[in-house]
Amino acid sequence: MEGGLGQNSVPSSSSFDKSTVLDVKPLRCMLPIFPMSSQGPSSGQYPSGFAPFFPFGGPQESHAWTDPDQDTPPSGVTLNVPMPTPLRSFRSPIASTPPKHRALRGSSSRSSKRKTQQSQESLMDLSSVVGISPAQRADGNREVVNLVLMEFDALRRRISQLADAGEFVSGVTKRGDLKSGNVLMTAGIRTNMNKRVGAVPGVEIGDIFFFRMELCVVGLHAQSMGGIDSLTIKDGLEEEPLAVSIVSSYEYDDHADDDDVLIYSGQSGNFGKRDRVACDQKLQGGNLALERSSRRHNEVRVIRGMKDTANPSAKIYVYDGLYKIQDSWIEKGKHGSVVFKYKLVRMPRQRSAFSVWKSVEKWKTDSSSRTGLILSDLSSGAESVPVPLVNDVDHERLPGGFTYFHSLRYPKPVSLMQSSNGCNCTKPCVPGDLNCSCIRRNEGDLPYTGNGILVSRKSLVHECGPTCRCFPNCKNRVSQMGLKHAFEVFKTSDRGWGLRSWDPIRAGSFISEYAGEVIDKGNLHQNEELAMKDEHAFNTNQIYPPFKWNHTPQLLEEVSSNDSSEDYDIPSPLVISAKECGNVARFMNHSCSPNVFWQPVVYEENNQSFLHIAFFSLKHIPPMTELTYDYGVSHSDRAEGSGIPSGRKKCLCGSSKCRGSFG
DNA sequence: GCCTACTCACTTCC
DNA sequence: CGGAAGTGAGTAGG
Repeated sequence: MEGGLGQNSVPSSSSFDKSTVLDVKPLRCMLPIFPMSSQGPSSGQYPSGFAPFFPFGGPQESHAWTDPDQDTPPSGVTLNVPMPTPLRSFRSPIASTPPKHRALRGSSSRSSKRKTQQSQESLMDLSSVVGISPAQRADGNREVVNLVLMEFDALRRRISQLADAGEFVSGVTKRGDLKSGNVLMTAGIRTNMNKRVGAVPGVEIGDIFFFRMELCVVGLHAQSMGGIDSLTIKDGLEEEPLAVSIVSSYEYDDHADDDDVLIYSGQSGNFGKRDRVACDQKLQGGNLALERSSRRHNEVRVIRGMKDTANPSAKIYVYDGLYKIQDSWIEKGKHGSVVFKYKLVRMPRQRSAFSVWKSVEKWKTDSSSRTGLILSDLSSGAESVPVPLVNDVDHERLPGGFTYFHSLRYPKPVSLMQSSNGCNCTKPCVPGDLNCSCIRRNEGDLPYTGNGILVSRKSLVHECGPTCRCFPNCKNRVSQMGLKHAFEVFKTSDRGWGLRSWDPIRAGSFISEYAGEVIDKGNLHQNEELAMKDEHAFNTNQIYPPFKWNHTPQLLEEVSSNDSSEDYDIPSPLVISAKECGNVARFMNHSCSPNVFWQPVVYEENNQSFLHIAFFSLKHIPPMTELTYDYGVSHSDRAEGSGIPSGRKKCLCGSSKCRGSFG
């Protein structure tokens, strides 16, 4: 803010509408001197048309908050001296490997200013490594948004993995979400830094997020904790704040009966805060911005915080599009203090997002309320969760006959190529325990985070299997624990049957394995030919376009970066036919911009190791979004000229990156 | 440019 | 499972 105007005036009061302010009492917080007068705003709703807000509340009051005894520390001393972090107790009995990983880069230490600066500069270089230009940092698009989110979660997963393994040095084991966000922000791996009113390029209505930092790095909502984000506009000489986005939380009693309406409470007032005395909210900061936005009728982005049913202590954020503030008033909160209320109404002709969640809620309590329901469980109980079959586009009743089976069937006993009998752990396997043969095969890592999220793509993931002695609750059995989401098989408008989920899916989640009969004619060529003819075949020997999913190692100062290849490395080619028998995976369609990828997984059964194909989510997937993976390109058909080579299908994925055909 | 206050986080521990 | 407490990060404003 410029300091040149009116030296004696309080800066933010320059925008006051004085005609309004003169005849009202200020709204105050913790007011020992000016108790709320009886003429002050009363509780209850104001009649519409009456301007309920009183622009007041400037910095002149703020001294009431400051504690004169609170002194700033002498220069040169910082309050944020990193404390040594004790080893987590559950790790201590394990002989852990010496830490091969160093502290995170980024601005975690404030003790050395210059060092931080250098670190920032070198991190800035990295944004080009990741592929973000300065222009893209300012204004994004779908591709950049996806790239930034991918990098965020990859880094967060890796930090989580290191924390699980107890491999961090000083004090950075907690809050991988904040740390990852901080590193990315420092490195310039972010987008839409230009604050704006209205839509954010590259962020689509319905997109879901699992951390507030994700909203920050894509520029949807720049406050890491604050619920109201605003920008300051210049209107002549006046500056005024406008709200650009809000985050609503179910904890805040924000609900309305209509899915397109949101009743939002203003910020501060210690509403619902522990250990604090509730007090009146003031018309400043975010509240003032909302009030200004209500007068100017500008669009406000709404992000709804939802309870994550899979993990009740966590939250999921749903971008629900643009709203306008239709009404605002003052209420008395539970403790008798003043609370600002805003009624936001969703703008018409936007694709549905939050309302989809509400529909799913209904279907979950009563699946017959799902329109177009044909079968309540296509798996006939083979899965622990029912798999509904739905068609609300035409009259086709059933996908072609097949038997539901959840895993692989081998046509004949497999020759004993290599005999092995799994690990001998007498408890759940732990990362870093090189006595565990499974962990050792994974280069000392547990490939999954504690909640079963795949950390990195690997050439091959070694899971513990039925032959392993470790506890069945070992974290290294993710692909064997069955479906974790409420999937539905549905009829698409133009690509036959497809698969989607009623539940939100976070990046790296296990979707399903590719079940079916293993084709083994003893001859690679014959297997390939069968695979070509079989619409429901999965063939590891296709050419799969490479893509990056793992974190950028340079963003972490890892001495020996566990920079494993993202290329597949399969012991021997595998062809699986799901024509006669299979599971939900046989319904996944192809896309050139998929949201699911496959990962070879191997584990031991009956003293032999078997290869399986496991699918994981590539990114966060909102409910009711079709699940797709890249079918790859057949060797025999590659490098053909124009047109669609025989044996391939015209691609209808609609992606901007579409190759035109697949198979 | 540094510092501090403010905030509808998130995890872990009990 | 529910609540409490601790440890946090970006941004605005001084």
